Amino acid sequence: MLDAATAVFSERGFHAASMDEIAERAGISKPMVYLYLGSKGELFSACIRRAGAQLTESISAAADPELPAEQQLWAAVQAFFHFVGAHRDAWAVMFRQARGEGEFAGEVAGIRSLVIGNVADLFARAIHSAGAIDPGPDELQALAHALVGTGESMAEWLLDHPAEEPETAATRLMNVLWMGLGSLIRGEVWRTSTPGAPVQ
Amino acid sequence: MLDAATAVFSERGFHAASMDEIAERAGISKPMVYLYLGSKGELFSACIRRAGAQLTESISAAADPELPAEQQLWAAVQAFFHFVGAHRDAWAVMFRQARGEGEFAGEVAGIRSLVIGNVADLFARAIHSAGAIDPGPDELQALAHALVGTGESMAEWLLDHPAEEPETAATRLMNVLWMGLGSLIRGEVWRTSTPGAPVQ
Amino acid sequence: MLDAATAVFSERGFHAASMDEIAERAGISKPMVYLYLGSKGELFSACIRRAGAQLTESISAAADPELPAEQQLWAAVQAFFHFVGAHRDAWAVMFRQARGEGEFAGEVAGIRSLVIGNVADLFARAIHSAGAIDPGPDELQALAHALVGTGESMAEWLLDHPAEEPETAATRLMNVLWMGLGSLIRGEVWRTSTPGAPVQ
Amino acid sequence: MLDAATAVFSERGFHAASMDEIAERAGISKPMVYLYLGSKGELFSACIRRAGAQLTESISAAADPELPAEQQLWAAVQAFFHFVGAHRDAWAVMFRQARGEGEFAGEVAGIRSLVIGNVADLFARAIHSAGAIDPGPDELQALAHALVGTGESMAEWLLDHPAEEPETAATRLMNVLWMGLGSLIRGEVWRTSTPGAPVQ
DNA sequence: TATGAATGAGCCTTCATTCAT
DNA sequence: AATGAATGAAGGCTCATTCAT
Repeated sequence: MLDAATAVFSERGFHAASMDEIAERAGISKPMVYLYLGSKGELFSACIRRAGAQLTESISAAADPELPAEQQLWAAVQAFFHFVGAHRDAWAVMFRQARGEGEFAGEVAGIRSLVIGNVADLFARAIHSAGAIDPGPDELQALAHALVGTGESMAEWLLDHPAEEPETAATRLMNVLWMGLGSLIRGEVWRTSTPGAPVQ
Repeated sequence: MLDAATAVFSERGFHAASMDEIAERAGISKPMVYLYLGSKGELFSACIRRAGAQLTESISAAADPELPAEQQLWAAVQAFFHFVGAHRDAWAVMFRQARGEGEFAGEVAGIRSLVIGNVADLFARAIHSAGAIDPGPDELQALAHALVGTGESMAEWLLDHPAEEPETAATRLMNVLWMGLGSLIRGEVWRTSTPGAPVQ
Repeated sequence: MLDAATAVFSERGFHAASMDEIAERAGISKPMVYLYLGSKGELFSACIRRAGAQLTESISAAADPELPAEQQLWAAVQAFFHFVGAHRDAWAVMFRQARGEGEFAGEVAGIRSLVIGNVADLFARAIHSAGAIDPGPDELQALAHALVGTGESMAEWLLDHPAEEPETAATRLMNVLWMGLGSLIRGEVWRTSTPGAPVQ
Repeated sequence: MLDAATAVFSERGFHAASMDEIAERAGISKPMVYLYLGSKGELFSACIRRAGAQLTESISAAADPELPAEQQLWAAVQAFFHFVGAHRDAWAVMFRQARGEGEFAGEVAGIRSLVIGNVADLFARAIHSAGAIDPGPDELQALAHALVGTGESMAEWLLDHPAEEPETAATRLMNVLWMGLGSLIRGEVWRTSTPGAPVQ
């Protein structure tokens, strides 16, 4: 049932989606939808929460805590784009539809905070193992926010280019963010095997 | 009147916004709204187009074509965040509300393409003046897309932190994107005066 | 101004006609319409009354009281169809639009009664000069009613066949009503010169 | 439900009738009306079509094809006036309200054509069995049109005189049309038993 | 358990009508 | 004398939500 709801919400948005269509696409009757989920808002909320759980679990499952931080980041980024590619509807509900609905923006914000927090942790560990100066938690949060934001933006691009591989988007994200546009312009490219090392 | 409409649309979204509230907030009667703008859809579209025009003009006005590409980029990024800070409603309508409404997503996509195209040009010129290898137009588009996407994401962060200065967001964006996270982790920071130069 | 109103009312009907369109087609501004006529209802009523006056005057003017009753009838019928052909809008307002509007049906009924009364008088005189038995006023009214009704029906037919001459309709009406279908079936036809005389 | 709609439409006309009133008079809620009939236009159309079907069936059922044409005509005329007397609302919707509404006039015209066609057939057979000269199809159509038009006009008269018997109207119609006004003036009257025979 | 049937409430839109100029 | 600008009121239509079965 959540699948049907997610599909309809992603296509039409929260307000434009009708409970009739959701029930019909779920193959059950409308009173059943209300029996199980209570109301349209709760249904939408359930879709968001399920999508969020799936997303965070996908990412968590991908990153082996034993690996170096940068490797974990790379794995997480890959997992993220794979999730988006595999659950386009869920992604669209979360980041295209729920954002504009004030009542539900908070739920998405929560999920986002979780992911950002994890990313910030990875950054902290990367900085630590690089022996670099700790930029402070606010700065870390901002960096993580930037990475996640760029990821979201590239996820949208992925949705609009169904022919592209999630891998492509993942590589691009690492290139852009890890290397920086300045480095890229200078011809330096990020590589899986030797991340961070200038090439050519 | 567009101000009132933009305010209501940004708070409620397209569907949840009622023409009654828009008219009331504009201080006029509903038939006037229809007389001047035609319909709810046209009103929404007008809000989007005005916001887009304001945004693109702000950015264009900021970048002096005589300056080096990187300086232009910096100016454009600053202008962008100033715009977002100064026109929170307009920004929210464009990027929070219009994106989920299939019927209007195209208008926003058009504006976005414009901005991305301009950014891609700046990149091309930066690469050219750096004497670096031309990455090809597709790659350029993707880079520009990433920068714009990150900018949007940080704009959202700015909206949620009204106390922050647009300048802060602009600096952060340049840091993250131009320097790259890898460089940042190594303690290198982007500076206005000597952009791209490693700083210990 | 009444011309414009009549045109719009005939095309759209009373409710569907908008004062905006009437004013525009009249080439004046809406407040002027209200200044001169007071309200939509009064405007409609004025159209009806003017049309009724034109119709009754056309018919009255056609029938020379000196002529024999049947000749007067023939002249009146001709005048009627000429009026319908020449003032299609006015006719349509009276008999297509005003009839359904309970509030104005009475006005049309009044005009109709006038015409029917005149026709009944002609019948009475025709019967008198034929030396036939007087059928009583109720019967006379009913006969006149039938003639007028048939005329209206043929007027509608005339409106739907703009290529036909009013003369054709007039001849047909006399044939049908004066001779009777039974006589027509037997091959008897009404002729202008020798009305009422069996032919062939 | 169609009964309620027919009643309201007949009183107020298409535009002035409100779905609220129809629903209220039908004893159901407005959404039900929309569920079953779709829209105001479809509802109106359904009323027209049902009325038309009832009318044509009433007439068809009355005329025994074995009888002589004139007897069939007499039966059909009787059936017609009985229908009008028994379904005043339905009649009013068809011939008072629908005619002025351009969008629906076609539906009524179709029903009318059907009836006129049937009447024309009866005429043709009457002429054939009378051994008279065939007047050609155009002329037949015009004659049938006249009879139907007169019938409609007398139906209106019947509506305005609820005390009258449908039988009275039927007899009058046959008198007027079959005998002709000329014959009536000469004192000849149409009789059920010996139709067409002059009576002094 | 499951649903067909039903509705209260609300929204977009339009129109007859009137001021202020 | 004439009008551009403005509005109160109402109508068609839809939808989230709930009974009665």
